[in-house]
Parts: sequence; structure tokens; C-alpha cells
Amino acid sequence: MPPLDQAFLALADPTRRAILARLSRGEATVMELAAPFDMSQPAVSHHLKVLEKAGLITRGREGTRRPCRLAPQGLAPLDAWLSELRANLDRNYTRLDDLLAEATPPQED
Amino acid sequence: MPPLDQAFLALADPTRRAILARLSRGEATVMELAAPFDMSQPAVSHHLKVLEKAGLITRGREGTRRPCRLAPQGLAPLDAWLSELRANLDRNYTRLDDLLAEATPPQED
DNA sequence: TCCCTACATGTGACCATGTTTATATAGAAG
DNA sequence: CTTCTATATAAACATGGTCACATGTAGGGA
Repeated sequence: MPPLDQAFLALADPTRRAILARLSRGEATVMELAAPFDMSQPAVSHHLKVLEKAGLITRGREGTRRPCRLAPQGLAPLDAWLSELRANLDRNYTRLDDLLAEATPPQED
Repeated sequence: MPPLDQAFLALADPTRRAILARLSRGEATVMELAAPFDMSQPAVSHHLKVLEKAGLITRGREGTRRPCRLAPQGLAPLDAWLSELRANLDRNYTRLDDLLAEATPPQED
């Protein structure tokens, strides 16, 4: 499975997005992550494995704890793909706008 | 299902990403989209429905054809979520980097 | 009208994913 | 060495997505 597939698939799950959102404020252990999510610890471990395989998080080893952190570069492929699509989209949209020349102003970011 | 879930789930499929990539160069009909993907037309129709529900594409009506176009605003929620996460991540990473400069270097598994 | 094209929908099979319970590993403490 | 804690893994199950085949619908042309 291409890395892009794994990354988008990882983000497609609300639990995993919540985990990432939580991790974005600082690293956390599996127990800390499992607590608020009303979910068993193995389920969270599985989600973390998915996120790790997708390159979105990294895991340290601190005694018996495995603190999780966001991987900064993990979002790069996602962002690159979205940027490329947006660029093509904008070009296509501009072209259409030129053809229509009556409505549909180009949107700014 | 929140719109963010639908959008990421839609992008998590390589076929749908390919459809979006193709549409980013200009609108296309279902038949035009189905041809290169070595897939049945109903399957493509289903993917288009998923993309439409996710707000990533819009569909016109041109006689017997249903040309598909990318929806410019469809990527906005995705981009917003990613940007927010990236902002927090960057802040967290900077803080961690500052902390790590004095203790426990990160190690991989 | 009849037919052909473009597309949608329903069904059923197959496979991937998400979850839980139970168990295994690994480190720390006694 | 035993035990407790933190986490990973395995097995079992349900759910949901994806696909092909068959059929249904709608518009255009003869």
C-alpha cells in the first residue's frame, strides 16, 4: 500500500484524528491516550500502530512507557498531494472562469 | 458522519484520488473516468457518489451526460484541519527540540 | 414509436478494518 | 523470583467498503 494511502486512511478515522489532535499538544503514553477515548487499550494500541505505519507518529521508549509524538514529516506527502491537486484545481477553475466570464470569482486562501 | 471523516475517507482510496487527479485537469464524464481505471462503470459511479457526498466534486447535467468537476471548497475543511495540526505540531516540536537539547535523545523501535 | 447510449441502483461475495477479551512481553519494584 | 504496571499481540466477531453482474432509468436519434 502506497504511503499516501496509509496516511489518508489513518486520517479517515475520527479516533485517530482525535489521537493526533491530542498529540499535537504534546506527547502522551498509550494509557493517557486510551483514557479519554472510551475505548479499550488494545484498540488504541492498534490505532497507534496504524498511525506509526503511516509515518504520522513516532514512538520513544521511556522505561515501560512508550510515549507517542507526532512525526513532523508525516504530513508532508499529504500536504504535497493536496497542494498539487489544489494547484491544478485552481488552474482549471481559472480557465473555467475565463470561459464563463460572468460569475464564479476565484477564491483566495 | 462528520464531513471531515467523509473527506478523508474519500481520499483514502487510490481510485478516488486518481479520479480527483484526473478531474483536476478538467471535467470528465463517468464513461471517461471509468475507461482508464480498468473497473466497471457502476464501481466508478459509486466512487463518484462517495466523492460527491464528501463535497469533493460537483456534478452537472448535460443531456445524457453527467460531467464531474472538482469542488473548490471541498478541500477547505481538510486543509484547515491539516493546517491546524501542523501549527500545533510545529509548536510542540520546537518545544520538544528545546527540551531534547539537554536530555533523552529520541530513539526508534 | 423503438432503440441505443450514458448513468444509477440493487444484490451478493469478498476482503479490510475496528473492536473486545484474553494473553503475552517487558521493565520496575519488592 | 514474584508481582505489578504499561503495552503489544492473538483470536474472534461484527461492520463496512469495494467489486462485478444484472437491472433500472433517462435522454437523444432513427
